[in-house]
Amino acid sequence: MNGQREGVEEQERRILECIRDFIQERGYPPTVRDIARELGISSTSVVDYHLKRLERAKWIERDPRSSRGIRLTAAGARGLGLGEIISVPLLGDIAAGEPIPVPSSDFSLLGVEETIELTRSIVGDPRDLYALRVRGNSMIDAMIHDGDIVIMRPTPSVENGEMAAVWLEDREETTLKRVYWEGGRVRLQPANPTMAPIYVDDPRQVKIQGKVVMVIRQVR
Amino acid sequence: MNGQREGVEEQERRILECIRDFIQERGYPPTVRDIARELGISSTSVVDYHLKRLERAKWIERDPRSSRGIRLTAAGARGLGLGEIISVPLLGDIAAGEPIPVPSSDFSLLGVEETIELTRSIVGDPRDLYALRVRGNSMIDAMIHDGDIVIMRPTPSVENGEMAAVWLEDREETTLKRVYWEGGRVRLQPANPTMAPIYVDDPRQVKIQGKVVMVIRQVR
DNA sequence: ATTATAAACGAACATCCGTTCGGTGTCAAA
DNA sequence: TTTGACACCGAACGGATGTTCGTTTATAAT
Repeated sequence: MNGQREGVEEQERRILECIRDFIQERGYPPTVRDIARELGISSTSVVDYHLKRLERAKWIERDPRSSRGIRLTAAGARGLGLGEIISVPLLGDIAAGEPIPVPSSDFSLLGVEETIELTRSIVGDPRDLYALRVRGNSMIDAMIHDGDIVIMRPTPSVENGEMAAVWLEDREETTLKRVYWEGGRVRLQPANPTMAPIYVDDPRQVKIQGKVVMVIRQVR
Repeated sequence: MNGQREGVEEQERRILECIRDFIQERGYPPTVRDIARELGISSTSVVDYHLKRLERAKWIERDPRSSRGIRLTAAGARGLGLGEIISVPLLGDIAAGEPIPVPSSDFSLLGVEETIELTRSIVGDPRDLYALRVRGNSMIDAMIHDGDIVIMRPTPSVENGEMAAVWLEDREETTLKRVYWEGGRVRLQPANPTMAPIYVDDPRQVKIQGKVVMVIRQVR
């Protein structure tokens, strides 16, 4: 039974957060003395006591007699909101007057010079993703700016309402629009609700080149 | 001039890989002695010599007199294909008719229910970031869609041309625009190059609430 | 052959650091 | 009131660790 001190769980949560923050700032875990300093604990054996409890509760693992030998377990990392990185290859540019580069079926990360690093929590299913950088102002109707990065997934076709990179044969133009198959014709709906859609009477003119999964704008 | 030993660059590449592998396996960097053991180098001063060279070449940083005080630089991490996750708290919504939630000065991740996980390589300096979700179509002139996520950094003021969340006192409105201080007046420039700017004659009407660092759109 | 430079090396030192130990204070239960 | 458990504490110890120093080896340039 304890009630002597401020909540022990509170203290131990602070220790976990201290470990996380220290790792984020310094790139390596704290020592027992680092933790004591950060949390205003005057004795290293108090920190050791709590670290032992955190280890028993499986929030951390410790490597004995090893400096900075503290490691967050998978549960500990999740509890602190830490996650998984997905590297998405940046294959090139997307511009109005050209079909986009589409990865070949045996595509892999080998030889890719640049990648965009996202996390699984914002990107979801990581399979087959690739990135294109927008070149020019031609995607404004999709509310996509010159320099934005578009994350794509290859697909031969999209369902009604999904946003795709579309190559229009007759216009020789790539556009990013929500695609609606309406009877025999195709409606290409801009993301900007104040703009009018494009209607294509011959669906064969419409080539779906990939589905848009995400847009990223690094603001300078 | 050297050619005495096996390629020094080869040795230093192995040291970098040793550091990466050690971190992936143990969750913390190796000591000088750990590296020596892994690579069959008999003297800690040889490792120290090479670590100094890697530091000068800016592949790593070292914290002096600190155990395991080795950190891969951004270049070093990229060179090894590693990334670092930054958790950005999602504090709430941004809409035209309200000032945005701004984190208090003693803000921390405590009590934050939702975070957006980004990587350092796309977000840069991770300090003090927070995220807001756009509600409504009022940010279209910034080419920002309902549902987009805006990554912000608190700042009392921005330099010419930087994009900020601006609260306009007289209009009682939040807007995202590039801010230009022109003599006694302020020009608020939309991101959409086809749209006209707003001019505010009284700079006191303009409250900078944060700088826009990034925009993320998860396309449904 | 000599010299200069770079890389490697062993040993030693001082500091860092994990861990232990004996102790204190607090509080609930007996 | 006494006891036991828990949390905190200071001090100390021994091992871990970074760093320095003087030396050796290898090789290219002269």
